[in-house]
Amino acid sequence: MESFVVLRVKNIPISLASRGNRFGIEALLEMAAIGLEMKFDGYYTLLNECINRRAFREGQRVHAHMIKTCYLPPMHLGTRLIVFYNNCDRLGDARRMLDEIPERNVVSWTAMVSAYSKRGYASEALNLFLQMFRSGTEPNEFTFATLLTSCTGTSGLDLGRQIHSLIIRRNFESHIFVGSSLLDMYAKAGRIYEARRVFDCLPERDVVSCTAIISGYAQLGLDEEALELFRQLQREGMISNYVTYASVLTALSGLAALDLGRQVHNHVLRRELPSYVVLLNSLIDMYSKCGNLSYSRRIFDSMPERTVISWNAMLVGYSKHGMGKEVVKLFKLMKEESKVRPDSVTFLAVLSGCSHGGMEDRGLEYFYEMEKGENGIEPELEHYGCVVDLLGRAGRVEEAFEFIKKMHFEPTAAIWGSLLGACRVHSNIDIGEFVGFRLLQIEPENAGNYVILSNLYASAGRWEDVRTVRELMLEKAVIKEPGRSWIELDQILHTFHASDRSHPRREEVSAKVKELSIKLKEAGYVPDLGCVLYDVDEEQKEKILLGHSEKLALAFGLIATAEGVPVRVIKNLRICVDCHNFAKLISEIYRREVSLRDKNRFHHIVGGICSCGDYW
DNA sequence: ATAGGGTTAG
Repeated sequence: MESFVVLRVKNIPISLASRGNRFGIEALLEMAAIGLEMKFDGYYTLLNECINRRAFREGQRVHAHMIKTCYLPPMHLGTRLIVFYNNCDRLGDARRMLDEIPERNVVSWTAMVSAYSKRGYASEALNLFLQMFRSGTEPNEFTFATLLTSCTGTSGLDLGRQIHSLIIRRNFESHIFVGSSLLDMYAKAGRIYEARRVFDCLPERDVVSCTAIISGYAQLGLDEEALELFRQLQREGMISNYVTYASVLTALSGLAALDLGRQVHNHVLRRELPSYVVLLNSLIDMYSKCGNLSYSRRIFDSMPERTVISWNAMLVGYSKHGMGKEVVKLFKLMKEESKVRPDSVTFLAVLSGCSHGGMEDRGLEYFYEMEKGENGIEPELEHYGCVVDLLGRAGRVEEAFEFIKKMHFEPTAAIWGSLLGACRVHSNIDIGEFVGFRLLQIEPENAGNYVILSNLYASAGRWEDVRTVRELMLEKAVIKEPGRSWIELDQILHTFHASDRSHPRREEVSAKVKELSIKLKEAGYVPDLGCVLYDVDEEQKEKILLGHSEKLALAFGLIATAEGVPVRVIKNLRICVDCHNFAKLISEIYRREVSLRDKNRFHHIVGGICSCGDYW
């Protein structure tokens, strides 16, 4: 019976199999089982089917049949076997194929290099490339495109440059796949100018190369540049796809540009794209970082499938908004109802969510769970940092200090900094002094550390020490990132710096700040001069405080929006204590809801009360 | 037969 089918129309099962027809595949497997000659066509079709369906056992049967019948796969087939084993996560078997096939060429080598790259084995990919190169096989554009994706990490840039010069010598620099990979390599190494140069030199562009350069800017936090380039390329006719949207949404999250984010979302809706998880994840993040959590949740709830990143993005959202209860609720749901397992980012979000949301004990429970290994995730340095934060916020400063001493990590500046912050809020001079000096040793260039330590001394009336700290700061600290605040009005971002005069309505804004300060003083506002570490008289200090960028942005928001409309200000650094007080009073006296996003979290201020509980 | 860009955290 079987042989009848096979002998009469040998090609029919093959063509059926290649269309994914069950009968065809069964028939081919049957042919193999009864020992009929398969040769190239049959094996090839079967293997492709197994690759498409990720059918590991069936593919293994096909391979076993080749071995049994002493069939030596020619190059094309050998390469398919490499791809097959790679797709089934069997890198060792894939490599054995490369070593065993009688002949290798650039395609089979490249398939294996690609296998290593895709699975994250960068050094294996590079070594194999070298082996291939030394054996005299000329790499082609496929080889270079895939190889460059393995040039990451510390020595990635050096290797990438060497490969780049090889690419130039072989004249592949203008190849669009090679070029995109090349510019992405530079961007990921932080060399955005070199990335841009490669991009600008490409003789043609497509959506991938455009997306690569846009996301290059976005990933480095150069959000305005990413946005500007996105707009320019769109004007020039780029047809975005879901990856492009996800990348530009990252930039808009950074800028907290809600109107622009909505516009991109509308584009996405009008395009009627299928629900790409990656795109929906970035929409969740965009809405949450723009302060619109209910939109995030709506998208999250509507998703047909979710990845761990979807859950994390949502948890981070609640966390940054200080909604501890929601964090705990969603985390429970994740553990109970989702097939997605929490990862180390999940725990960072949950721990910092408990801390920001005033649920310290719950957070500590989660941490102890981690320590016991109940979740299969080892606590890392950042998780320990969250615990220091948790204890500090709860006023358990001594405990936090002991906790740091017991860690089997060398405490970082961030961890000491978190404890110092706790010492300031809870006025613990003894530990604060120790921690402060420790911190100044590790991170003498960070001006913020001096400010907190000096605040601490000031709160204890130790003015001599305040002066010492100030002198130390002037001697050693460098201002790395100038403070900057902005506000979005009708899709335009208005940015203010502490001491520039670039905004067209700067005079008007300064006048408004002065007016505000007078009004607020009547209501009890006392400028917190301890926030200024320059050695100037009090009047000057007050002037400096009133020049802080977040006050300018806030004042501008009050001028430019209608009464009663909430004001949304974004700051690139942590908000200072004085500006926080200022904003609280504004919300009370002017009956304006103020939403202030700083480097770490949201401050939702209503009627003089901030969602951060004055700890941040 | 082999190829490039993407989402959370820091």
